[in-house]
Amino acid sequence: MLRKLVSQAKISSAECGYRKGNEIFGQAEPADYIYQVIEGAVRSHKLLSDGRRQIGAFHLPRDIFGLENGDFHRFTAEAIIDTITCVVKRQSLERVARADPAMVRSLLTMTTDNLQQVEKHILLLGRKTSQERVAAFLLEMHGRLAAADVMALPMSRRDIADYLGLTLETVSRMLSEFHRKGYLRFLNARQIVVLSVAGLAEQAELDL
Amino acid sequence: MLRKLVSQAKISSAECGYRKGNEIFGQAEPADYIYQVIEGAVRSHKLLSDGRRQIGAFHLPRDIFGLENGDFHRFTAEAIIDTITCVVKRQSLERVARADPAMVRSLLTMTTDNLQQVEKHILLLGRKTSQERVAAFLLEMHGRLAAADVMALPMSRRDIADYLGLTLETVSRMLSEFHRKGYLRFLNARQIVVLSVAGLAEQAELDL
DNA sequence: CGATGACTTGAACGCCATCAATCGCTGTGG
DNA sequence: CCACAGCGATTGATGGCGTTCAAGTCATCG
Repeated sequence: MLRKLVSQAKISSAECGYRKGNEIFGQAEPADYIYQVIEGAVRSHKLLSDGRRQIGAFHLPRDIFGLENGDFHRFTAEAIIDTITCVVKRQSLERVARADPAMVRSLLTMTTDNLQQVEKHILLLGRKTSQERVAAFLLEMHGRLAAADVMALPMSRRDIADYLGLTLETVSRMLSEFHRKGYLRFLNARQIVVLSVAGLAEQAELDL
Repeated sequence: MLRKLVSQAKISSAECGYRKGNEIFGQAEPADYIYQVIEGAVRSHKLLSDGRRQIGAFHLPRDIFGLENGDFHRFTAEAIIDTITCVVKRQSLERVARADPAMVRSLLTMTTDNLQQVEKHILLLGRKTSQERVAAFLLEMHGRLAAADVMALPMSRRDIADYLGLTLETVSRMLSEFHRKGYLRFLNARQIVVLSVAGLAEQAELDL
């Protein structure tokens, strides 16, 4: 969408690559750029002073991130694997937005979509069991990156745990349980085939 | 802010009152109106099919709620106590927004502020202990409704628990603990004086 | 091969939930 | 005015889910 916006308006954009594990921007840094994942995967997280980490979102190809209202980023963003992003200067986007109402509307739409995701996640973190969380995660990823019906997860168990508010051991146990139940097949730890969406959906406890 | 928007643009608004406990709108209902609390208090929540509840936000006087991007509400909103709201037809707001870029920008600002709150809450729900959650809640409410230095909480212990992802018993225990430590004084269960913001802040485990 | 890092699995612990009893306030009726 | 029902809140006892601690497995790479 940013890509579309960028091409239709005259905003200068650049591609920028990041190596696995590298920081793209840090929490509370000035938000001078807006990003779109071209290839790879990114995690956005917050930290507590004692090291506890909460991942707010995973950004996969086509996702936009780093869009802030204030002048500072509210998350730290890191490349999970080698990643290429499209980068746009925030100022130039705002300059165009000042003249083009449709552009602002697009930004509003993206922000609201974002909000909707986050609100769904609040229900998960506040009220769902570990089983339900992991099942919901698998269904989410199944929908977002099931290329040729095999899910190639870019993130580690720890990343998943920090996204779901669990420990990596709990995530691992739940994955094993779903495997035992015949819902999943493992090519390896990160290459997973979902055999039964229905089975997972059953464990996920529907909302909305 | 909505009030300001409404007055400066020519949007018809109306006042609408709700009795304690009554629903203002339901999850998945058409989002035809946008609301601002004039007086009272509102809770927005999601439900799981087995009755588990997660409150996404409390809306106090001057807060806007029910602002959606899609056509349907993502939460159920209920009056916690007798409440008066200002109601605006969504269509008329959108009609104005189509012509007025500043209006869209205001909507974007409100949505992003909302997003920021929710992202902070995700860290709380995913990674904070019960002590930290309750301390954070008290500090939030202290900032939002400390009239004459006594906090008059409109919501029950259960509401607080469902906001913080805990049980009402745990919330009660933590409040008692803060009382024991001398951080709080109780006029009654819902009328609380914060004696030590510093003490609470210490327990709350700072983020951002 | 041996080392390293990611993941899995097992055992024990602890925080918060659950279950249960009691307190305290408010309103209602005898 | 007091008895008492009813609701919300507090407090205590117990239990369970997920964490923590600790091996053990597996894959990749020097």
